[in-house]
Amino acid sequence: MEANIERLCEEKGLKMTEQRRVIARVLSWAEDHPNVDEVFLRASKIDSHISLATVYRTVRLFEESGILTRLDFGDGKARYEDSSVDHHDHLIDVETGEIIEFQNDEIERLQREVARQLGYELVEHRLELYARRLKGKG
Amino acid sequence: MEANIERLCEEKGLKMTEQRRVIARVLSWAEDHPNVDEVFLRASKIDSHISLATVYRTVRLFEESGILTRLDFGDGKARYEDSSVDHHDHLIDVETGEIIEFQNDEIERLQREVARQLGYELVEHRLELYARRLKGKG
DNA sequence: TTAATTGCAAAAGCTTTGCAAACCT
DNA sequence: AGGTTTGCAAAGCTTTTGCAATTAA
Repeated sequence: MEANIERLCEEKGLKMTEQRRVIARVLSWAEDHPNVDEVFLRASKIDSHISLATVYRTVRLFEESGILTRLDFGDGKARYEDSSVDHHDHLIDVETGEIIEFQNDEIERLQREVARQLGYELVEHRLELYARRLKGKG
Repeated sequence: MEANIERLCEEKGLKMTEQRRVIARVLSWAEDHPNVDEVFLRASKIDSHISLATVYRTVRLFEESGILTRLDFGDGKARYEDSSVDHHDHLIDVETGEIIEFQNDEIERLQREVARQLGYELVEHRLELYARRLKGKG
């Protein structure tokens, strides 16, 4: 269940500085979808010699290397998650901000079909459900 | 097919300045999904006494009044469209940036079902398909 | 050794805001 | 008349970048 981003970086031949190792570890351990500030905070606790600029440069590098996926939930801050996990979409609790991952093959299939009907081949998609917890289920 | 945002504003009791009228008209006429800069440009051609700050304030006001819907395609710029049109999602051509609207009831139904299964009631959703034009169809 | 990476601070890009002047109703 | 809205310029926020110093390979 735990990604090994450090190893992925080495496999891709990235030069591994101490900063990159720390950031990679922080991201491997993350079970949520941290934004850059949060990654910086967590990394700083491990090694205080890491700058915010380096975090920005590193997550961009990891994203361009296909190691991370950038998410955008419309709050103006980019969030990141490990690319290697099985594909899923996100449900965002509009009251608490909690993020739940889900997967639905039928929706995926319909998306490809919609694209094809419009004369397109699906490259990527983004599906976010903004929802409110049902009463009587809390 | 043409929204009448000016009338909607009046119905909601918004004070109608000349600037707001011009911006409302620009948005009513738009057949695409302009960002704030584009709205400002189009409005300036009609009345050069409109400032960018006013456009920002106005689209926010219209959004809060339920007249406009804010879109975010991940390019760092907010885009707007008339809220009153029937619900639809967006397919973005990854090569040209062209935006195609589509609607699929079955996907909508499955979204509500997914949310309910997770113990949630769907409030809103965002579905974007990023796709590439199929060869032989151009 | 040497090209790549870092930290710092400055800057870029989108958006918001303080304030005096101008404006609807 | 009186509260609202506007324009301007300045500031806020996230993200990027120039450059000298540092570091991995």
